[in-house]
Amino acid sequence: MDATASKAQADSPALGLCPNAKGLIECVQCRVRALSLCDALEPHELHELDKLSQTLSFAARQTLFEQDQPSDSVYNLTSGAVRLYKLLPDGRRQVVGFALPGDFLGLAMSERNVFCADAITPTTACRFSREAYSDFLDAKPHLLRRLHTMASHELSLAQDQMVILGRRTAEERIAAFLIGLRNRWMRVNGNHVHVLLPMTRQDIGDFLGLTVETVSRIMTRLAREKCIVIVPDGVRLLDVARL
Amino acid sequence: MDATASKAQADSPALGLCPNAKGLIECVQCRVRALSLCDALEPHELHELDKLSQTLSFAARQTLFEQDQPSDSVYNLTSGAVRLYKLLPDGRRQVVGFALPGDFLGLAMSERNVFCADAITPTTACRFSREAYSDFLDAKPHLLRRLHTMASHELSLAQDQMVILGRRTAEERIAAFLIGLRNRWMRVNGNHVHVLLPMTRQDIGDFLGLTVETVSRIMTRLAREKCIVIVPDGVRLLDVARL
DNA sequence: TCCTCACATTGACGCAGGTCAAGTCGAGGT
DNA sequence: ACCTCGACTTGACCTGCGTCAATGTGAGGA
Repeated sequence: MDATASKAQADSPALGLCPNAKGLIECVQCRVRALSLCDALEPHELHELDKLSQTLSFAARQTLFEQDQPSDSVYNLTSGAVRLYKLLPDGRRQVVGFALPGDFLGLAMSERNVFCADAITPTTACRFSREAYSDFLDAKPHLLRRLHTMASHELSLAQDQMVILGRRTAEERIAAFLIGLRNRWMRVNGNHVHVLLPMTRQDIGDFLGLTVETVSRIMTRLAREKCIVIVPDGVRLLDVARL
Repeated sequence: MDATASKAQADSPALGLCPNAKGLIECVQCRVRALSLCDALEPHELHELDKLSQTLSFAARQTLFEQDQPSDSVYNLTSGAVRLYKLLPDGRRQVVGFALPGDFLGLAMSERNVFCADAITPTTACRFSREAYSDFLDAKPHLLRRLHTMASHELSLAQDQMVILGRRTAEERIAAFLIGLRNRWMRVNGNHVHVLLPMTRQDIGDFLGLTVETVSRIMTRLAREKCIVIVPDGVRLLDVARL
């Protein structure tokens, strides 16, 4: 984790919900709780969790953690967006996912990080010591159960992504990506037309196994065919059925 | 699950370990236990598990379960090999993995199956009612912890597969596949040169996002370049470093 | 023994998407 | 206002892999 990460203040991030800065708001009032792991907890358990957590802010491009490094923390995103990726020795990159508010980073509770994570936009997150969180899990089997459910859901998403990468054309990949992202944003901000794209075209390409040029060309084509409209920092979906 | 699955007898499957037929061998003596989820249990817990389990045999090509159908069972493979795949509406297929002895099918403990599973070779498996297994998990948090660890490991493998599908050439995919499979067989049968390939070229292609023809061509090329030797039902690895 | 059928291999050809190159656009900095 | 730099777009060309088609091979069945 980057040492320059600072305590969250009342700043307003460009994306996602307002920060749930500790000291300002407690877990009980957390705006992303309903979307997150913590939803498995009772009010009195949330108070225990409060004591373990620390709210951090990350600037755009700041690193949360790096691949292969020992993992001392787990995070719950409260606002912003984070990209998760693996690097190959030769510099090629595969983005394995994007984390949005409510997402939990550290599902595996493993000793070392299996991917890199860095903020795409200004981001706030609840940080927990991995050790403390692990002990908390041991004391709350229903939380572990929920963690496992979330990990299984991630596994299922990863398998869907395998289908996309292995068996779909460039246009199908972009379409599936936009709709998938729309559905995720919908849970966060309720908007089902305007899809925010905080990540670069390069990030999208590295997620979908395409080049920047192909991503750009296909998006232009979808816009020409009136399936989408490209707007600043995102797209507006016109014809979801055709996608 | 296919209703014609029969109780395991002392038949000898072509691949993997001997069947751990219930009535003949108990969990305590199970030959794949060290590789499997059950390794998290104490002897007295294994006896409880014995009562919940039922050993089944499947013929080659027989279905264990189908995508989107309600999931009433979970399985622990004791011998053989199983392919796991998703079907697209238009008939395209993506193999999401191959299960070998010791592998657990049903990590997600979810209501419905998210993929199809059918036996590649004659296969034996311990079957548990999903409901009974779920209750057993609730009573054994350390087993749930282990289940979660295994699911996280699967997630990590799925992300590695995303890297392979998104960012590697056909030759790199085949090489990665052969080495990955060798490492898995090694845990089962200790052999680190002869890699069994019970699945068809089509299955391999559908796993790696390639066509049968490409798989065949690349394998022939690797053989011509003396990296591998193609033998009946598998390959022999000659030059692991170059792969 | 021969037939059948599924799986595997090999070759010829085409195209989706990668590569390379040349802009355009907009946010920040001076 | 101007410069810089990174993100994005667009065009021209190329290639790795898919497609289509022919043939080889071996296990099982009559």
